[in-house]
Amino acid sequence: MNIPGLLRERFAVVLEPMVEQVDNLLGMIRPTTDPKMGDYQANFAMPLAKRLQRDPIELAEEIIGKVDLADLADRVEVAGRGFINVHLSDDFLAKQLVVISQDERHGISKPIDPQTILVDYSSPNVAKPMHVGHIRSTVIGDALSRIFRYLGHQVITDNHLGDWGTQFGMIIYGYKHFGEADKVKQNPVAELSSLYRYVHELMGLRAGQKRIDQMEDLIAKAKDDLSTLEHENNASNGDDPKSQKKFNKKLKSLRAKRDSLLKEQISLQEKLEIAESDSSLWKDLSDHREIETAVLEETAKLHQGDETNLRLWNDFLPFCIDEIDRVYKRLHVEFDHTLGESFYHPMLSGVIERLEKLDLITKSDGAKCVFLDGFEAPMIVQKRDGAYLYATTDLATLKYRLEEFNVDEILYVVDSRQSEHFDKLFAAAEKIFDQDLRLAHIQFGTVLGKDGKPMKTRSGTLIGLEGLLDDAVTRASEVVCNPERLASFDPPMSEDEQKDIAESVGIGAVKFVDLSHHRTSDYRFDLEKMVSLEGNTSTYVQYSYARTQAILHRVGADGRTSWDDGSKTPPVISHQAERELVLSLLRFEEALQGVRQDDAPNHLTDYLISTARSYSRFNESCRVIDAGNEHVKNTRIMLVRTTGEILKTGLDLLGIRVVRRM
RNA sequence: GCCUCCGUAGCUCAACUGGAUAGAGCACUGGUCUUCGGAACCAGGGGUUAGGGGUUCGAAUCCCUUCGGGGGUACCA
Repeated sequence: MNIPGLLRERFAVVLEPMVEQVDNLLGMIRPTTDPKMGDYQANFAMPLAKRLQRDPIELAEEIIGKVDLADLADRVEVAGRGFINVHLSDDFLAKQLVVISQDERHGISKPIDPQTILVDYSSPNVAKPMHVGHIRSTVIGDALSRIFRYLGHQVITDNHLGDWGTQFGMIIYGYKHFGEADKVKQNPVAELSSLYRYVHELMGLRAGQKRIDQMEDLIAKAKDDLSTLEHENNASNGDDPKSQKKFNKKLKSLRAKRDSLLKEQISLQEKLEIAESDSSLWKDLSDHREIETAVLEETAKLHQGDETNLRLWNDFLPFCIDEIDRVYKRLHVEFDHTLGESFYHPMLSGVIERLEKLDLITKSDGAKCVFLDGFEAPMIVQKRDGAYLYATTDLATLKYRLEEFNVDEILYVVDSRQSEHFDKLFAAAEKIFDQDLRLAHIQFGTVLGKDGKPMKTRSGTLIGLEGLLDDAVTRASEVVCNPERLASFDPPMSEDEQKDIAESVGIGAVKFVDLSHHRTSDYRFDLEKMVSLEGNTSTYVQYSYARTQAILHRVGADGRTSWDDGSKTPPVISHQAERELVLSLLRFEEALQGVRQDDAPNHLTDYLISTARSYSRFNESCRVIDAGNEHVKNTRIMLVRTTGEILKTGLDLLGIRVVRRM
């Protein structure tokens, strides 16, 4: 049910004879900001009046005189400076309720022009443990894919795995020097990831050793710069306020730099001291002084097709994939394709050839570059040493997707820090491929800790995703399975049921929090608050759903009423809370269209919260089973059933499960 | 230095892309009900949308500027 669409059609009939290009004007039909003013408002009379040099109020009056809304609205009026307010009739709402309650798709219309949309999301580096940073891409990409598919588009999901990078060089190096074949065979996933972590640690310590040698010089220089600046200022005393300000700013930044260097020095010293106290670690560190270059060499050998490394890669990869699949399973995320970087490796030289043929390559400092208008730095496609880069793989991937999937749109759900990379990629694509398609970087902000800084553990590593999910489920379980609540359940909840509910609530909470923030903004991840299970949370929505099911259960069957069997007495709206709820249910499509328009799932989370709230109010003031009047009772059963279905569908589109009771 | 994003209630966040009196949730204050499963509902206080200027019927939103913060910036992904 698309009410604004319907209103647009009706108003178009009136506007089209008056002016050209009415699309913009019709776009100004939207829900009212305040329900007192009606249900929908049309704001086009004001700009139109300007264009026609007329009085806006008069013009609005003329328009409502002509528009035919008799079957939809019982009140259409002009207010303020020329706003047109539409108040839908209860009769119309009641009829539409029947329509959406009987339709499997809840009255969602099919797109006029269905698109083939490829969504590229999640894309973790395998072999590294997944951390909080991965959650946004995975959850947002999954939700967008589900929603677009539900709207009637053809959606292809692709997980562009990082399965060919330095991290494999690290694992291979680790295996060759510290690995034990038996152990790896017995428990590959744990063993490989611990090898990865160990090499990672050694590399970090080694880098720290190198860094600390330079520290003294760096600090001396920072102090030097600072005193030079101070000296300069003394010499040019009595300058104008503007340059004084500039000076202060510079001073501040130099001081900050000095302080951060001092801090870094201390923390490095601490780290190294701790490492030194671990004798076997310290020995490995001194035995592997060239670990960084050695790891790069192992990676390079893999890429060149070295037999041993390739065999190890082939052996290890499935285990790494098992590892991430476990997380996906828990998050209920699936992909149509998982074409990682390794898949495109054979095509990379072809990309360079093509670029050379098109005369787009310039050699600079020994690297092959594509210079693009409007960018200071070029897009480097082949390093001085001959190795290919991220950009090269992305171009190969793009080419493959164009040829193989014949797409209309490609959405890259990736961190906003990479926006420059995508700007360049898209600019280059325009030069290389002459195909009319939409390439979009669906960027998102960072997940921050409670303190507003990126989430890290005390040791400085990013917080692991699985541990985080475990925490959420544990906290959810503490609330869901608190004995006082459990006592009121009849029949009682089995342990399996309790577990199932805790899992749904805990995982749902993490996902919903992520999706309910506008994707472009950073947000603070506050586990305490999230699992407090209050406020604008998935729990509230899940709980509302459970309440609908409890009532339907008591009514018997699944709440089907005589309307569904062909008797055509329309439902009756007898209470304000019913009216609000019906209107909310009819707006499901608006919410989904909002997601589509902005590629932003928070439109749907907002909708679900507000619908659940309407339902709570309804639940508070409208009895169902003992409504008294059969007609009212039947209407309410229909409302409860449809609400349940829409809440469930909505959560499902966000990848969140519901349970029948909780 | 250059580019870019952001600054909204005490806190966490919205605001349908320029619409009417800027909304929710926490927290706070008060209230409802012998609960169709109360994890509920209702009411209230709380705002110079960082500051200033501009554009127009109309600005949190667009432009300029100041302040404050994040991110990016040639061989990582």
